[in-house]
Amino acid sequence: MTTAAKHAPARPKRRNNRQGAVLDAAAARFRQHGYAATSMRDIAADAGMLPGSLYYHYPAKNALLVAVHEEGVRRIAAAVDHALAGIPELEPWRRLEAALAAHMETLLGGGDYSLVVLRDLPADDSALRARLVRLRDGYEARFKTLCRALPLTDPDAEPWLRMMILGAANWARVWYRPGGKAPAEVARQFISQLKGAPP
Amino acid sequence: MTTAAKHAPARPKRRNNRQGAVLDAAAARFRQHGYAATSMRDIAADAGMLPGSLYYHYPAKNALLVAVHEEGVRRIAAAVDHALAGIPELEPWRRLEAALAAHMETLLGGGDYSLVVLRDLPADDSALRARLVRLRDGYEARFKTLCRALPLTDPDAEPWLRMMILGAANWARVWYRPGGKAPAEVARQFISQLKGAPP
DNA sequence: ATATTAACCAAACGGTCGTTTGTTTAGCAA
DNA sequence: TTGCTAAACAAACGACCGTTTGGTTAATAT
Repeated sequence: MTTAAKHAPARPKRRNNRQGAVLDAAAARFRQHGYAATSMRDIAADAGMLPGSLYYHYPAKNALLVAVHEEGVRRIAAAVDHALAGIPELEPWRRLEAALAAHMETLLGGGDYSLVVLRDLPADDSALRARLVRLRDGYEARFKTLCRALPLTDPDAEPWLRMMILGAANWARVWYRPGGKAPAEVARQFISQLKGAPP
Repeated sequence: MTTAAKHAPARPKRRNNRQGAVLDAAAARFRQHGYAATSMRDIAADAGMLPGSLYYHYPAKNALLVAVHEEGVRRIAAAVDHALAGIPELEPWRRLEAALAAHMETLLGGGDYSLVVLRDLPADDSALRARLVRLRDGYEARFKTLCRALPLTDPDAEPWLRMMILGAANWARVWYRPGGKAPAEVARQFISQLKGAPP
């Protein structure tokens, strides 16, 4: 069930709140069919209400996309932060591997929200587009920090290494099938390819 | 040929043929806005004709998508094959690098067709989807061959290494900007990260 | 008990969608 | 010139789109 547990106003809501169901439905549809191919009627049907009722919770379709993106970034960021906080490990490669494992587990683990972040952004609304890109960049800054800490023989290699890691990880959604290796194992293999091969 | 061919199928077209313009317009729109967000009216306007006229050349919208995919795969495959044929080099890493450079140059070099192949496939038509996946898989088989030829210390690493390379390369379309390093240079850096660093 | 209002329904708005149908124009062969 | 046909136009079809509007229901605060 569901969605962002806001902690700021901390209002437990007076009554039945199906806003979460709406966002869940939107996330599922956006992930599976993409934003443009998803209609408000699809989302409404999945959420068990009529199309017009969606506008009580969200003012427009693209507001739903923003909300899903925000929640998706929030979730994957939380997973990575939690993984990094959970290890006493200080060895840079191990930290990067732990972060990548959390990243890929979140993406490939079946959740809809974070996968929407990887989909193509709407090209017609540049303001919206910029907003979503900023969201994702804020998250990916973590990997910049992690990669900078690596003991590389060539420091100039860091950006390329980082692009490779994130690119390979994000592209995994194209070929990964739930039956295969665990996402964490994939992450381990990816990191292993880049470390050279010290015993 | 002595006898008259009644109606030769391979006719070089008798007259002004704007079918190419239609396909170009479709490729450009599909790349920039995606399949679902592109209307037949958009394509028609770009091609300089009315919406209904498109149906003289292609029977349906998804036929246009298939045609663009086929041409996109054909082009990138031709680029890679040409690059491989053009080098007398037999060293496996160098061959892989040359192939990847051609791959990325085609993708990032501004052509619309091949980039469409990397976009998300329509989820509602599974037959169409399978057809497009088969097309792409046929192309990517080249990299399987190239990676198998690598002198790896651990032969089991080959699939992961291949997934990393193609994933990183394909994801480059998300962050690559025409002003930056040449695609071939990016390819070189990617390969360099994976070779370890034997002098 | 009453007033309030969160949450939804019911029905439509104008616009756009992919596609079809019938008609017209222009280059070639006879 | 006449006939053929490739290649387009012109106009519409029903379906669906995102969104709006006004009314209904039921839980809560007073």
